[in-house]
Amino acid sequence: MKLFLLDANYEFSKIPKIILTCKDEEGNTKTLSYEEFYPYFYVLPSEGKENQLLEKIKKVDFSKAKCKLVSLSIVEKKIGMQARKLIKVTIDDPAKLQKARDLVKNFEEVEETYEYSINFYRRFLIDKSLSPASWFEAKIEDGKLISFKPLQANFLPNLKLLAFDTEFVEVEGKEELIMISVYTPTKKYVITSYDWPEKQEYVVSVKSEKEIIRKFIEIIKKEDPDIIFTYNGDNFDFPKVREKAHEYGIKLSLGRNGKEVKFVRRGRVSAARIEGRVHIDIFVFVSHILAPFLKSEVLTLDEVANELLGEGKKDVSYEEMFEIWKSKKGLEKLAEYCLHDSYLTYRLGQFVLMQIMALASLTTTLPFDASRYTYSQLVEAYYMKKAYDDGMIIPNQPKQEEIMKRRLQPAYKGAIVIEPEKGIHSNIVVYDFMSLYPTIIVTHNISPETFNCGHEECKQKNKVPELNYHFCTKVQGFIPKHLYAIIKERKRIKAEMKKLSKESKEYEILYNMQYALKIIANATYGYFGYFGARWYRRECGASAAAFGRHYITKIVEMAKQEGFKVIYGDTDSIFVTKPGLSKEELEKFAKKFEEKVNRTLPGIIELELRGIYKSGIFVTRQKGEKGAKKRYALLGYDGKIEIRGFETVRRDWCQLAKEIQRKVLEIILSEQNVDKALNLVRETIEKIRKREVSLKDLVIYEQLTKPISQYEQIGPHVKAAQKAMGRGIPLGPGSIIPYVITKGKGSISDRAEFASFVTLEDYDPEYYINNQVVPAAARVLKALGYSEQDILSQDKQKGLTSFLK
DNA sequence: TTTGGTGTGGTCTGGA
DNA sequence: TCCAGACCACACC
Repeated sequence: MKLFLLDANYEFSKIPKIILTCKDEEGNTKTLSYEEFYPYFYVLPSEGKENQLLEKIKKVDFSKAKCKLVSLSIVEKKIGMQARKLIKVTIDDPAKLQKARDLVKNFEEVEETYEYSINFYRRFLIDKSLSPASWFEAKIEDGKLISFKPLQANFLPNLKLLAFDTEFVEVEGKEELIMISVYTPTKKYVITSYDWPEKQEYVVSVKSEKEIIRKFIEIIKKEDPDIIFTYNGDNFDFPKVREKAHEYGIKLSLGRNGKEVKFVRRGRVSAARIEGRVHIDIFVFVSHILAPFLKSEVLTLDEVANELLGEGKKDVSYEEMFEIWKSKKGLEKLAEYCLHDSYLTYRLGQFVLMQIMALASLTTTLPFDASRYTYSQLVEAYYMKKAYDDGMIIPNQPKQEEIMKRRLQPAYKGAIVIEPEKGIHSNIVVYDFMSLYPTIIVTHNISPETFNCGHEECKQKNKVPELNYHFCTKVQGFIPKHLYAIIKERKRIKAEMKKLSKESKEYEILYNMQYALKIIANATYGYFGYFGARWYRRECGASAAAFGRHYITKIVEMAKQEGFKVIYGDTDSIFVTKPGLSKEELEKFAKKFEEKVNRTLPGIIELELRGIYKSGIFVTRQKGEKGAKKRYALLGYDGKIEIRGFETVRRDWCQLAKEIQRKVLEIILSEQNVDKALNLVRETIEKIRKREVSLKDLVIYEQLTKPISQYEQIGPHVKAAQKAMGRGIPLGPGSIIPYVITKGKGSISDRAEFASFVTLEDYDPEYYINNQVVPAAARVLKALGYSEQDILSQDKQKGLTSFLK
């Protein structure tokens, strides 16, 4: 029977039992169990002490750890490059693995213990090569999985998806659950504790809060979804609803087996797990994985849905909601709004589901886990599985003390950024290395165990530039081996994609597969230097960076030799010009240079011609006359402008200043009309003075990165947050604080107010002119020789205008 | 618990 | 009151 693995778990009564939730090809749910698998850990004996230690462990009273010893064996495994004999200790109860390990770890013959903190179901998936979110051919007897083998298949089974959302309102100092909306493609519900005649057909009116929860449980059971999407369900909807349920003595039994929602602690945060179904909290996935690619200022459902789906929330504020509920007038609007949230959550769920499935399948983790992992966890999960397959011991996670030590290490030297030639340039050729760090790691065999291998030969053949390090050339390293596999697989998939229509389902699946591969490949370099990493080795990160500097420097030299003028470069890219050539000539010339360079680059390192731009602007730094790095704008031949680093792309500048700066850049690059730009800025200044601007364009967003008490310096956003908290708004580390600078006395911080408490009358025009709009515009105009004064002074402007005309 | 280093710029703070 | 340096956030790659 062909099955698709969705979720896994285990039970323990006398023996451990793995429970697998699967879907078959018809979309039926199959719950299987597997019984011949036991938890274990490894003990590394000091050299030659294997048998001595084995005898000692035999005599250990494992009942002290409330478990039984199942078996002991001596196995050979690789630790780094070395083959070592280890004792495999197998016990019966997965929950007691750490306790059992504690009973033996302090024996004098023990050098180290390994693999004692791996989730039991993860252990099972890894050891049996059973990948979640993938198909396998299964032999089943009596609901028990007897044997199976993985299948290659690029499609998803028919999954029942559902999203829900809750609404709470504070009544007399107590939070009241007033609505739960549920969205599926075929059925919509809004459950609420009030009845009114004009209600929509999807509104289910019940008598009380308690009944809302009852009805909700009933609906989930009836709809029987495979996947439940929420937006912030881990930290809001599920904990809140469960708390309410418990108040009324109801169990929040949403699991397929009737089990209650469980909260799995993972460090500081917890995740809501529903057995037999996959709860995906989209907010967690977005904030961990998608956020770096989003422009959204805040990761609210509204903003994220807007950016990813082009569809925003219905505009109902909390105050409005409160009013409607209190007065019971306009409840249809409230119901519609609530349902719309579920709808958006559902749509976002559709959007991210394939990505999550691809990541889960690639890293052999459950969709539940993969959707909550950070970059480092995904990378680590991928290599953990590969380590098992290679007969390697999985390195331990660093202990608290080790983490502290690692964090205190000073930063190593990173990439080169070339100081730009300020001003406007035309016909700019941009080259960049394709996945520079991953290809360096593979080409130079950079891995923790190949580091400084000791072979004289490798010291010569594979020395790291500038550093007294080298990497082995005789044995392929663990990380390079699997990183290379990722790069090759991604290339293969991309080639495959070209044969397909972009609208096809298969294309979408392949797209998500290559995206998952890209995530793992790109995060591997940073992972080497991450303090929490199992495969931690700063020298590997430092070496990859050193090779990177070496190659970019080499390309710069070659470009100069070729007659190019190098105007900018950052890490893996160079921007060059060659005056006096037509566009066509330049294209040809640029292409030839790319080919020439690639003939000299070793291994899989490759330079790519990213494109030729019509023009581009580089500005000066605020202090001094130097060209500013990481801030530029390019105008393509298609008329599109790419803006990097400028205030326009930063969230800690108000929308108005950003918009004006963008327009100034556009005018300067596309029309070369300084005059028009100056006028635009001046008109805007007038509007600010006359309060003819929208308040939301004046809001500045900044994140609280730590508890308020830990701030040494109280900046505007901290002050605004303090004041807002005084008014009962819950804020903490991670919160993004929207604030407006108001007029009055004191420092800027003193005058920063939480945005929702500010009206149009309150804002300080002078601040927005002098500290927002003018500096943002001047940043661009200064590169052309205009100062803030030129912008502000009317007289000079007039003269200038007539002169230019 | 947060993949890494490089870089810009605003605001605060405390000493001259 | 002025200013340098520290702190802080956010961008680039």
